[in-house]
This record gives sequence, C-alpha cells and structure tokens, in this order.
Amino acid sequence: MTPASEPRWLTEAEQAAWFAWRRMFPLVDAAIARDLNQDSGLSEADYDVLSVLGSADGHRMRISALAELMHWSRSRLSHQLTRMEQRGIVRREDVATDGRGAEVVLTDTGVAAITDAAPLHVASVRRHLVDVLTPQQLQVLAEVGEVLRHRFGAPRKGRD
Amino acid sequence: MTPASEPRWLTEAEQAAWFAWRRMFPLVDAAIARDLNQDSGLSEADYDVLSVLGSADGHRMRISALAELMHWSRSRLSHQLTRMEQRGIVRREDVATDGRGAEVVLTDTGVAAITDAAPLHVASVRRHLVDVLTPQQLQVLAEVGEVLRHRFGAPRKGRD
DNA sequence: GTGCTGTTGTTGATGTGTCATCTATCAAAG
DNA sequence: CTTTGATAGATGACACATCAACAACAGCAC
Repeated sequence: MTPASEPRWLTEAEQAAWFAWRRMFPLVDAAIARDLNQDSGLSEADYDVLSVLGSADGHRMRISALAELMHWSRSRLSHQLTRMEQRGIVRREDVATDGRGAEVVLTDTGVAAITDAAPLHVASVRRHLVDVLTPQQLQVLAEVGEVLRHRFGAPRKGRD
Repeated sequence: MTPASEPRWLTEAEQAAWFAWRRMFPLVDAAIARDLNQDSGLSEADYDVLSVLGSADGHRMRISALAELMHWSRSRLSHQLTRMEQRGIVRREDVATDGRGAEVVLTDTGVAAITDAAPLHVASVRRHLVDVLTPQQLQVLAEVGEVLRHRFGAPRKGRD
C-alpha cells in the first residue's frame, strides 16, 4: 500500500477562496441572524420553518414532509417545533389517516410573525449580501450552488 | 415618516444566489465536518483553533489576539478552549506582562493532532469544494471574501 | 389472530454558539 | 492613593444541532 504521499496543499488562490468561505461567509450569516432576531425576535431556524409553512396549502404540512422538504432530520425538526409550539406560533395536530403521523399548523400568531418578518428579512439579506455584490458575482454564487446541488443531490454510486 | 413601502423582493437571479448560499453551501461544511470528525476526531472549531495555533510563533498566542484573528467572540473562544483544555490538546497560561491576560499553548498532543489531521483535511476540502470548482469560480469566491472583509473588518461609523 | 419489519415522531444526552453578566486588572485623572 | 472607565477573560442560562435510543403504529406474512 502507498504510504501517505505528500498531500496537495492549497495554492495561494485556493487558500484565498477557502479563507473567504471559512472566515468571511459566516460573518454574513451571523449579521443576518442578528438582524432577524432584533427585528422580529426570530431565529433563522424559526424563519425557515415559518416561511415554508406560510406558503403551504392551508398553512399546514405533514411533519415528515416538512422535514424532507427542508432537508432537516426528523429529530431536529421535532425539537424545533417543540420550541415553536411553546411560543405559540405553530401547533401540532394528529392526523386521522395515519395513527403515527402528525401535522404542523401555523397559528394566527405564526402567520402574523412571518408576514411581519419577511420584508425586514429581505432588506437584511440585501444589506449584508445581495446589494453588496455585483450581478456577476451573484451569478457565480448561483452557479456554484448548482454544482453543489448536483454533487449532493444526485445519488452517488461509489465513495468519492 | 414613510410607512413601510413595498419591499424590494429578490429577483430570480438574486434568489438563486441566496438559495445557493443558504441551502447548498452548508452542505459542503457539513460534509467536511463529517470527514474531519471521522478521520481525526476533531470538530471544525477544534481544527480552526489548532491550525491557527499550529502556525503561531511558539505554538502559543494571546487569547484575545486569537479571537480577533479568527473573528470569534471572546466568549465563544473561551468555551471552546475550555473543552479543548479538558481534552488535553491546549493549555492556558497566565501572562506576566498583563495580570488580566492569558495565553493558549498547544500541548504535544495538540501538535500531533493538527499534524495528523492537516493532510486529511486538505484532501477533504479539495474533494468537497476546491477541486469541484473552476479556478474562475474560486477566484470569485475569494473576491467576494475581500468585499466582505472590508465590510466587516473596517470599523463603521453609522448603522448600515 | 400472532409475529416481523419498516415508518413516524419523540426524547435525552451531549457538544456547540450567543447573550448578558461577572471578576479582575489596567490606565489615566483627580 | 482613590476613583473611574475600559479591557481580558470566564461563566451561566439558554437556543440550537446531532446522535442514539425509544414507543407507537402500519403493513404484510403466516
């Protein structure tokens, strides 16, 4: 077997990209999260759940379907829903057709929360990211997202 | 005063970039974090601290300087160092010149940990990000990082 | 019916990040 | 020397994510 050969360290250009990814990009997320919390009292996780439910039919969704749509684990979603339910912005309901299943419903408070939060959140995203970059840069970000979507979304055969 | 005018929602192109940022980019971090944990038993946070200390003079650094360099809050770093100290990979030491201050030092175990982990980690970063993108795309990522660095690094006067 | 297997959703333990708060120290002004 | 304000760092409470169980039910075999 080959002993660990000298690894291919990152070139300077690659290091710059990785540094940006690792040190700079999180600052944007933190800034947006802080705004969201201060403006609307919501976490990013709250907002994600609320916005998906907000555009769901009847403001309700099967829990497992919600988890799958968001690419969240059932556990993560369950914990999150417990916290949100305690704050009265969502409600769990048993579903008749399947004794195991349950649905989440947006309460009136929840609808109000997402309605109020959305414009402020968009503004924050613009302030900290979208309006800061050029259309070309945004285009490349989207492009990178596409590459990753294929890498992760598509089923793979072997180890990579 | 102006009532909240209709917010500037994101264009389709902007949405694509934001979707990539929000839904796809974290997948890369998760994949790399999983690799790192399986290969070396370290978290990303562990690795970040270790790698900075590893290239620091004398494998030691003033805690506040480390926090600033990494763009971490003192609190976050303090908690992280407590956990790492309990596992014996770093050690805290009081500094003579300032009664308040403290330094972190890499233990021998810590040096071994980062030395062993580095090649595997670089390979993982290549596999999941660097080698997946074109040089042009990497260039733009670095460029975006520069924009953000100026936005967040530079002291600001007013609200933005 | 009884048993087996997969699915749904919850829970508890643990590691992590944030915020507010606290102590100790420094530095400068009086 | 004392007060005053800033700084270094630690800490406790809480929100969040992951993992490994776990209970309850569905669906199918027999």
